[in-house]
Formats: sequence, structure tokens, C-alpha cells
Amino acid sequence: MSKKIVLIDGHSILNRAFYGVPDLTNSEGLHTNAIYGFLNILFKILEEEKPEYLTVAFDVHAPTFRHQMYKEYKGTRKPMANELRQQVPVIKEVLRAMGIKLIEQEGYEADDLLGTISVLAERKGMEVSIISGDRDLLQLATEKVKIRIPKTKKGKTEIENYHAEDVCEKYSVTPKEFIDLKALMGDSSDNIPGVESIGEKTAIKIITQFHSIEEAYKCLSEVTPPRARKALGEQYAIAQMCKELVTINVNVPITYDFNDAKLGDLYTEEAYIYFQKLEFKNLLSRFNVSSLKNNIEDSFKIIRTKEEAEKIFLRASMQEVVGVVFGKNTENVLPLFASVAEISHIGIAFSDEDIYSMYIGDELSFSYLQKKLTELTSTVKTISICQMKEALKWIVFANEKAAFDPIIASYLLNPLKSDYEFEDVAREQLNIYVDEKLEEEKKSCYAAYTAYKSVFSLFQLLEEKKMSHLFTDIEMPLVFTLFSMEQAGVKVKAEELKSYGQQLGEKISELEEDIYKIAGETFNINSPKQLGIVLFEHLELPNGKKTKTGYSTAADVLEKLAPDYPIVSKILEYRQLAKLKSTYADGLANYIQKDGRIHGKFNQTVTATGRISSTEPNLQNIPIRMELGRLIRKVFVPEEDYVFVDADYSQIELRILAHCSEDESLINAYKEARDIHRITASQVFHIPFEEVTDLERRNAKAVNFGIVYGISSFGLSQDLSITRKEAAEYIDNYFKTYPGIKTFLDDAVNHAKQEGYVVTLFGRRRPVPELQSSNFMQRSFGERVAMNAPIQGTAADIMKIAMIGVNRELKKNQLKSKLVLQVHDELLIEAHKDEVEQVKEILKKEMEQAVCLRVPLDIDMHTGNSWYEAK
DNA sequence: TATTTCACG
DNA sequence: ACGTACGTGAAATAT
Repeated sequence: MSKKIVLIDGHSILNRAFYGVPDLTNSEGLHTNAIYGFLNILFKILEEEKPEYLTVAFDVHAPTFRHQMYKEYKGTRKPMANELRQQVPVIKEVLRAMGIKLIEQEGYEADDLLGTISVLAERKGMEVSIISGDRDLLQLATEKVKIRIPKTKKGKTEIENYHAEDVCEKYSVTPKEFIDLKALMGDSSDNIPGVESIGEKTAIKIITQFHSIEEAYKCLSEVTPPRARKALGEQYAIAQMCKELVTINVNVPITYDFNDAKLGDLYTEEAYIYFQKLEFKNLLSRFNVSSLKNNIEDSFKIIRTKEEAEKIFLRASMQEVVGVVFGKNTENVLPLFASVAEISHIGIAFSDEDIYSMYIGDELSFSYLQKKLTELTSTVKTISICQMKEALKWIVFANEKAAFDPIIASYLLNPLKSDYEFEDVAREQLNIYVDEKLEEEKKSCYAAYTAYKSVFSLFQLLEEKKMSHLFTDIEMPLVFTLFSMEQAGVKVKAEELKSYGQQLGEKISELEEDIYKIAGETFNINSPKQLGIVLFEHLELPNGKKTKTGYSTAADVLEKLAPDYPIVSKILEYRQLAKLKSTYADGLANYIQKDGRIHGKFNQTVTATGRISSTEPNLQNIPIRMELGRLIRKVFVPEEDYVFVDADYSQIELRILAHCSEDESLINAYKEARDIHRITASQVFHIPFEEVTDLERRNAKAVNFGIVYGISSFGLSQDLSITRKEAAEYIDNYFKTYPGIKTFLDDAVNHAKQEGYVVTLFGRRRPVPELQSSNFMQRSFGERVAMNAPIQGTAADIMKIAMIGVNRELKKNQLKSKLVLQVHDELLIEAHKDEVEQVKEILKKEMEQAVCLRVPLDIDMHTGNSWYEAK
């Protein structure tokens, strides 16, 4: 059997992949769709062909003769999109990492190189497969040389194959004649002009008859039809030039050693690291990870006795930094006892040689380990644990300042990443890749070692980026505050919640019947698809547009129809009730624990701006705007002998804007401490304060909100149901009134464009990669992000400082009162009856004095016997 | 798993 | 000409 070589036209396939695969980015904002598509095509080809040799050719970005001539015709063609350009060097590195031969040569295009190699290979008796998206390459087809053109149809890649005979069959000409064919008929996609008035049919006829342009020209009088004869006669020079453009040079002087192109193991360690970096998780499964062992594993030791552990803890206590991990018991746990026996072992690491997995058993008890760990927190400078908040269930810190969470450090360094695990830290900070399906004791050693070792580089990075204060004095202390909030939970009246849900259920059934009656059919009202068809097709309501999958049935669309069609108002009401029942009534009930409380999670490493997020359940979106939903808050109640004290910042974001922009008018407005939206209306519309109408105030309020969101005339016009032009005038007036704000927002965008990120008052960074996009929409989004993130983020910073302060004061005064909820600008404290006044003082002081700005911070505070009452 | 809708700040 | 306000999470349906 003859040997086989696969030759790939790098840019052509990358280009195909780029347009065929929907936009993908990794968490660092690098676009990866073309690389992903390229690799998928590559793997598919390799599996089909199983070649001995492989080479990928790229164009060099220097003008060549053909290139230049192309350029004249390609003048109208758009430049390569940024998103694609940035992927070119990366795919080259990835291919190199996989040990694949790359070739590029000054003065020659990829197809010239491919043609030359294919001729060389054929001479050696090899079989050749050339992979390209470009049909020009068909001229290279022979009996032994196959041209393969991948096509992405409906997400699946199908490949068209052409040997010489297939070219003859499809185009009725030989591969060599294909050059002349193409030169005659031209190719608009490649910007080959061809001879005017000669199309595909005529060109095929001429070439099958004369076999070349030159021969046809010699026998010009025989060329038919007359139109073509005339055209060829007049444009012979153009035809010859086109031929030159189309012809691939198969005699490029290259030094090419087939041995270099021999395929080895593609799944190298280096490639694995790239794939992880690019976050191609499903491609990682191709790697046989056991062969990629880190030599650090030689230092891993399993400990089972107290004697051994004792010695290790003694030595650990003399270190500066110790990494710890708690190994959860996932197997062999009886479901009934799952809550008891949770930890099977701990991992601990404090040097490159000291990495241990300590197993709990007859000779080593958990309580002993717990005791030793707590001792360690007072002797060692830094205890590093990934997901520290989870670990606090098992370890008590004698000194909270010793706590270090690499996950939180990583989050500060890149808040765009969706979920962080220790494996990511290991790869990014230590260049260690950890096999997902590793034995648990090894995994624990890796986790402990990662926690220990990453401290040094992470801290240095935080310092370089001026975030060590944010990390040390805000984020790490907050871990303890959030932990205590989660532990505290909030009491919810299960019985009342249930009856509320039942009431909703009854109303929902009634509405359901009404809707079916009016519609004249039954269908699933919860299905936007079915609802859209019923409303806009069966009932023929007007204006059923929007969304890519069908009709939009969103509330703002339906609200416009509601006055004219009773069914629409019924549907809106149904939706509202269904939401309340499923998400809040039934949803919350599922989270009530045996202690009668909901212990939701407060996540610290989720949002791009620095806010906290709430899950399982989300306690930050409990209804309030509509009275019916607001009633839900009556089931959130304090324990007996306790009351709720609720405090929320008044317009914290606008105040931050006033401070950061140093705009005198806005600062003075706040110093007056009057209705800010009314002042804004009065100043922007030039009306005396007392004469501002409700409408004007409402509009001014919308503009104030818009400013914080990163104003755009379109967005504001939507919100106020006015024209874009009017909205633009509002904004213009606003900026004239508050010029400092305009400057501040412009500066934010410019900073983001220059540096790639924006910063909050406390140094928190938010990268804005969208500003580099070639897409207008994306770029505009980036601009709004650049304007919003410093404001929203600073508000988050301030709230975090306040929370830490509140918690500290509650503890310091040994109060029974507890912080139970945070809703971005609001704190809820379950306060003991005897401590209410003290709690109020603490809240007021810690929230209002969290930072000193150019304008005062102001809070509203209420008490009550439910969250409903306290707000 | 992705999309749509809607609850909050 | 393009088509959105910023930041989240949960439930239900569609794929």
C-alpha cells in the first residue's frame, strides 16, 4: 500500500471554520471559533484518512506578485475581521504544539506550496489529499491527488472529494483545463474578472473543444457563439492575466523533508495545555492523560496515622504558607447519613516536597485534624484554601487575616470567567494540568499543592495590578461575612407560603379556562412558541414580529395589545401568577430546611462588576414592584423575640457618579439633600424646582438611570416611549447641565479602549474585550459596559465594606442580631428586640461611613415583623 | 443544553 | 444599515 500525505490550506480552512462556527470566546475574551472549527475538520480528516504525513501551509503576509494582482481586484473585499486575525497565530502555535509540520514561504501563497509538495509526493508514489475551501485547487487533482472541500451545512461538515476524474465529471474538463476554464468564466468570489460575456456554459464549451485559451485564440474563427468569439478576441490579454492569477505554481524552490511531516502523537502535553487554555473541554477527552504525568506527583504521600500527622503539623506550623483542601466523601455514604460523614480526608501542602493526603480512619480522627488546623491558623501567616467559604464549615480560623482563597484572587484578576476551579488555577499559575478523572487522593494533593503554591504568584499579580488592598481588606474578610449570612439563613413561614401558592393556583386555573375559551382552543400558555402561533396566526392579532425563533410574546409587546384584546391582558395576568407560583411560592418552599429557614448561597466570584450574586434560591429577586408579588415578603419573618431591621442606600450609584465625575452641579444637588430626580428635571429642562411636573420628574429619573447604564438614545427612547431624536435631546441637555459627567463617561470609555479594562474606586477591574470587536453592536455594548462597570462596581465595593463593618460591630458588641440578607444596596438584619437601637446605629454608621465621598451617603431604614413590613 | 421570559437592584 | 439600555438567577419549553 502506498503511503499517504494530507496537505491543508491553513488560511482557507481557518476562514471556513470562522464563518461556519458560531462565535466562541474563552473566558479571557479570546475568540476561538475558527480554531475550534479548524481542529474539528482536522481531526475528522485524520480519522478518515489515517495518513502517515501531514503538512499545513499558510500564506505569509507579504505582498507577492499574485497577491498584488489579486489585491487590485480584491480591493472591495473587507479586511480580515479582528476576531479572525487574532486566531491565526494561535492556531499555528496549537498545531506546532501537536507536532504538526507547518510551512510558509515569503513570496509564495499557500496553494503554491501545497501544489509543489503534492507534485513531490506524487513523484514519490504517495497518495495525496489536499484540504482547502478554495476550488482553484481543483487544478491539482490527479489519479493520486485528491482535492477535498469541506462544506459546513447546518452545523455538520460534509466534504466534497475530487480526483481528476471527478473534476472531469463535474466540470467536463481535466484539472489542467480547469485553469483555463476558470480564467475564461471568472469567479466573483475570488474576484477573477474573466472574459466578459463568457459564462460557465460557454467557457466549458470552448475549453472542451480547444483545451486551452491559447489554442482557442489561435483558432479564433472557429470559436462560437460569435459573441464569445468577439469577446475573446478583444480580451485575450485579460484572459491570459486571469490564467496567470489562477495558475498554481508547482515549482516553488523549497526545502521540504517528508520526515519532518511524519505524524507523531498529536496529543502532547503542550497541546493539552493549549486546549485547556482555549477551553475546548470536549476535545480534551481525546488526550490519554495518564501518560502526561507531572513529576510533582512523586512528592505525594498518603498519611493514615496520628503519629505521622503530628510530625507533619509540627513542621507545617513553622511555615509561612500552607495550602489545605477538604476531601468530600462522595462514595460509600449511605444517603441517610450523608449529612454526617462528609469529609473523608484532607490534603495539606507547604513546600514542593511536603504534599500530603491525610485519611480519616481508626488511627486518625476528623476532630483531631480539625483541632490541628485551627492551631495552624494562629501560627502560620497564610492558610490558602480554594473555595474558602465552603471550607469554613470544617475549619475555624483563630486568625481570619491568615485566610487566602486562590479562587477569589483569580476572580479579581479575571472576573469574566464563569466558573473557577482549582484546576484552572493550577494551569494558569503553575502550568500544571490536572486530570479530571484522577484518583481522589492524588487530586487532593494537587488541590492542596495548588492552594499552597499559587499564593506567591497570585499575590504578586494582585500587587502589580494594585488589587492587593481590595483582596486583603475587602474580599477575604467578606468571605467570613457571607459565610455567617449563609449559616444564619432567613426564617420563612412554610404554611403561609403553601396557602399563598394554593390561592395562586386557583386563580391560575380560572384564567386558564378564560383564555382557552377566548382562543377557542387549548394550548400551553407557558410556551412562547404555541402562544405566538395562537395570538398572531390563529387570532390574527397585529404586529407579531421579533426574535429569531418566532414571534415575541414578551410583556412589552403584549402590553401594547392589551387595551384592545381582552385575551392579552388575561395572558399577562396568567404569566404574572404562574411566575409567582412556580418560582416563588413553590420554588422557595423547596428550600426551607428543617430549622424552618432558607440558607441561600451568596456567591462572591460570579459577577463581572463585583456584585454578589444569590442562588439556591435567589434571594435577591424576591418581588416588590407589584403588590401581589410583594405579598410574598410577608412569609420572610424574624425569629421570636426578634424583628427585622432593613436598611438600603439611597441612590448610591448616582452619588458615586457625582463623586467620581466631580461634577459641581450634581454634587451641589446632593448637598441640598432634596429630591434628586426633581432637581435634575428642574436643571435639565430649565424649570423652577416647584414647577416640575410628575412627567418631567419621571423623564429625568429615566435619564439618571440611563446614565448609569451607559446611556444611548435608543435605550432611553425605548424606556420613555419617545423618539430617538427626543431622547438624544434629553441626553444632550443632560450633558450640558452636567458637563463633568460627560467628561467622566468619555474618559471611562477611552481608558477601556487604551488599557482594555475599567476600574472602580477601590481598584477592582472589569476587562472590556468587546471594544476590540469589529462588530458595531459589540463595540457599542463595550462602551456602555465601560461607563456602567465603574459605577456599579464601586457601589458593590462600598456595600462590601459596609457589610464587613456591620458584621464586625455586631460581633464586637456580642450582639445576638445577625445579618441575614444582602440585596445589592440593601441589608436585612434579624435584630433581637433588646438590640434594635444598637443595630440601627451600627447600620447607619457602617453604611454611611463606609467611605467618605464628595457627597454624603444616605440610607433609608425601617423595622418590621416581616420583610414586607420592614421595607 | 439553549432559548425565552421575568423577578430583582 | 446595524438593533440595546447595566448586572444577575430560575423555571418552563423547545431542541
